[in-house]
Amino acid sequence: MKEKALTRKEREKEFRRQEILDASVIIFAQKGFKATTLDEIAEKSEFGKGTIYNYFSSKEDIYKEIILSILEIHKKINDEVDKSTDNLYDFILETTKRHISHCLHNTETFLLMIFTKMHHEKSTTPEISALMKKGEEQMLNPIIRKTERAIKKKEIRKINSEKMIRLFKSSGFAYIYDLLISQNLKEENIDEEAKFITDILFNGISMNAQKVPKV
Amino acid sequence: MKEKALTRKEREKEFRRQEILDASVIIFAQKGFKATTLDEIAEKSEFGKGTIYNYFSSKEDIYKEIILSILEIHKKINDEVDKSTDNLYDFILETTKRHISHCLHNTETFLLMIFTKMHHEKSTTPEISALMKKGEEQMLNPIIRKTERAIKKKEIRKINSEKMIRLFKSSGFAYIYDLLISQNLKEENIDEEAKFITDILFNGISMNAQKVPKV
Amino acid sequence: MKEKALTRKEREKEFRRQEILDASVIIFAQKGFKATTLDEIAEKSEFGKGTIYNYFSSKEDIYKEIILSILEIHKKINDEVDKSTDNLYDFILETTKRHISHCLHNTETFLLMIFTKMHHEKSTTPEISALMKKGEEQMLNPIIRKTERAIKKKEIRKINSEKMIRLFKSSGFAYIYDLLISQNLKEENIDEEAKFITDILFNGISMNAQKVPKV
Amino acid sequence: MKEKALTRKEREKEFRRQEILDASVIIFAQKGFKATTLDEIAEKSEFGKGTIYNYFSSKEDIYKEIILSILEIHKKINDEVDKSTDNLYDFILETTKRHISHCLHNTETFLLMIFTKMHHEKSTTPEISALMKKGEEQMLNPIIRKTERAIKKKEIRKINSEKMIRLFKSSGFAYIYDLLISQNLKEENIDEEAKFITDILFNGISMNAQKVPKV
DNA sequence: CATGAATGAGAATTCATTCAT
DNA sequence: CATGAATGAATTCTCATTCAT
Repeated sequence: MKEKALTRKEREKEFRRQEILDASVIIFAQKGFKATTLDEIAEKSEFGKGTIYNYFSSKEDIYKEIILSILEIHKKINDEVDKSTDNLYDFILETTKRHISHCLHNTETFLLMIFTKMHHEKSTTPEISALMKKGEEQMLNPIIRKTERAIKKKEIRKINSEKMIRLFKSSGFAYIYDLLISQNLKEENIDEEAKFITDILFNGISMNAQKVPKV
Repeated sequence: MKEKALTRKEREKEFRRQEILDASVIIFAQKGFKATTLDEIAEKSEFGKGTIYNYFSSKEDIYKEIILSILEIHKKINDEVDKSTDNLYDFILETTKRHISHCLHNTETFLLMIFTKMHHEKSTTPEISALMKKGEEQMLNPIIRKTERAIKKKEIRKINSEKMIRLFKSSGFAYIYDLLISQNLKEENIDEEAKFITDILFNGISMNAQKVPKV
Repeated sequence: MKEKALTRKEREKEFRRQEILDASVIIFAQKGFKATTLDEIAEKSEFGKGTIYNYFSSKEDIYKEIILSILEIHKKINDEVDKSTDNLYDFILETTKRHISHCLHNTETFLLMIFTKMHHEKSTTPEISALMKKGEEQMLNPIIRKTERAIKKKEIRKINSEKMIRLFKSSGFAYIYDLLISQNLKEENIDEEAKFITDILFNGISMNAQKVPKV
Repeated sequence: MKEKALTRKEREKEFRRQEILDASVIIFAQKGFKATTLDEIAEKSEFGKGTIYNYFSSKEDIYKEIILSILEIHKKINDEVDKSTDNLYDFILETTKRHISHCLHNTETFLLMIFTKMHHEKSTTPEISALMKKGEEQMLNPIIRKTERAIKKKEIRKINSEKMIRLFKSSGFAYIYDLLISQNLKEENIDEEAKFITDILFNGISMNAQKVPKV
């Protein structure tokens, strides 16, 4: 978007903006919107309280910006995976890997997204809720398409695709969340965890399910 | 616990306590701990603001009580299902049914639990966090036992049982949450939804998974 | 308006509201809207800062209420004098007397009105400006009518009545203001001052103007 | 005062100072001292906020300077008219004309003076109040002298001269203020308005007052 | 017990002033 | 000199908790 060359000043300003956002996302993720104070943001970002207001017009403004950037990232991941895979298994495996990886390196961002996704923070604004809803829809579209095609191609059982997506989406995020929280997630396990989730989703846990994984 | 006969006064007091809790859980679920005000609780419970303090010592106290009662209920459900089922499939199907049913009738309670479970409300207290953690462990123990036995009995594949439980727990709750939020859950669909989750968990979505559902 | 019997509580509440207003008008008159702080209002009214907000929703709300009550009083004075006098001289003399008297006993209220009238406090709200404008129009109507009738009846010279009213209104208020500020106004001089203003307005200061004062 | 030859640099500096003052007076007149922000002054004067402080030591300093210059102008007008007229009627007519003219071309300056004159802005400083008081006295002295002489010469009735001056001063300013605010004042009406005020002051509005206007 | 008025600690936000560039 | 980013003191407003009735 802002592809034009930025002046040094603009770059520095942008950099400081980002520092504030980085500090904020951590606190928002830990405490939620309401319980996060500007004093904390100021302290963590190592700026004076007033300085924050030179970059953002309100606490809510900071929050909104963060949500938007998270949605953008998730959309980007989804789009990339969408293009680079064709069957559903690969798509889900790859999506899961990419998300786990991203979440591992941006734990706070992920947590914040989960909380906001859960519509919990009704204390914020209808505006933010709307942003979330729209962002989510955009993210789901490719999965829905892929799933329906997979059913047609008999890659997967004839299953209520809406339900299946809900399950995938929910369980994926929830599982990652649980992993993150339990602090058991490490770089070298990403592939393994992604395969596990995908395997169970495709093949189930029951004994008879021991067929060759479809790669 | 409080098995002794209560006097009329005590019963009335207990009843009014419960009215306050019932009102509070709804608002806490909608807004979170921090954003919920005592004025709102007072209004919804139709008591004076001061009166609340005759029953609870603080806002946090109310919250704590709610969390405790939720944990108790969940433990009770788990225990009952634990006793009444023997194989893992039935246990999980039944647990899921019972939880969906309970959640459908106590949406707010469920939502509140999800949020608190997610350790989100760090704004509350370490004490509440600790309560949650302990409660969760108690709930998981029977599932762990059942799972390990099921592996031994070759009911299910040899699978990392810790991972499997994490997946089951996460995806179950997340899926129910999603159902509730999308307002698509109805009394008559409880069985169907529970079977769907259990089926996918056991048999996966892939084509070859079309073996006889184990009911 | 609120003619119904008030309960003791309501009366007390109303009384405390008034105490806050009384304290506020003094400070607003001294410092203007913007420079008046809620801490000052709280201190002067001898309430806690938070208490003020149990009676008014904002600083502006207090200000608005004050302006409204001032307008009401002025309208009342005007209406009464309008009914009790018939020729223009008496009307103006009586109006002036009543206003001087009222201002002497409510100096702050008067000062505040002058300042707000002067549209100075653009820092407040368009709403307040609108209130002022409407209030002023209502007050001027009887004077305009009386003046035009006086011209017809040849009580006064054929003079641009709009101009004359502007002069009367302006000079009256400005003169009273000056009197108040210079601290030279006393109860026993009210009649004298009112006669002075009215005399000059009717008869001028020039030598030939020594006709019989119309009393 | 600063009669010495100024270097180019000094002249430029003086010029920029004046630009800041010109911008400030408009905003001060619209909003009052307290509600005017340095950001606004900086924007309107098209200087950086920091630059302002190279010319003035504080917001109050700017305000003070403006008040002083206003007083100076008024004194100058008064002195000139004092020298060029001898009877009271001419003096007052001419003073009024000159002031109306000046106010028409410097509306903001005039409004600001009125407000400050009214001692309203107690939020500023005792110092400014003192300046105002002293300035006002200087302006009134010639009027007082002229009036007392006029009484001796039987140009005007034997009237309390202090009162008469208060009335003239108050009503004059208030009337002009009202004219300005109502946006009804135009260049070509200056003479007419000045005559109207002076006529009423000298001859009153009553019927018997129809003697030849003394021009 | 029930009540709600009173309270002040704490939160968001504003803005005059400073100062490094 | 010019600039505007940084700052924190000051201000408005909120809300859990207390307490007199």
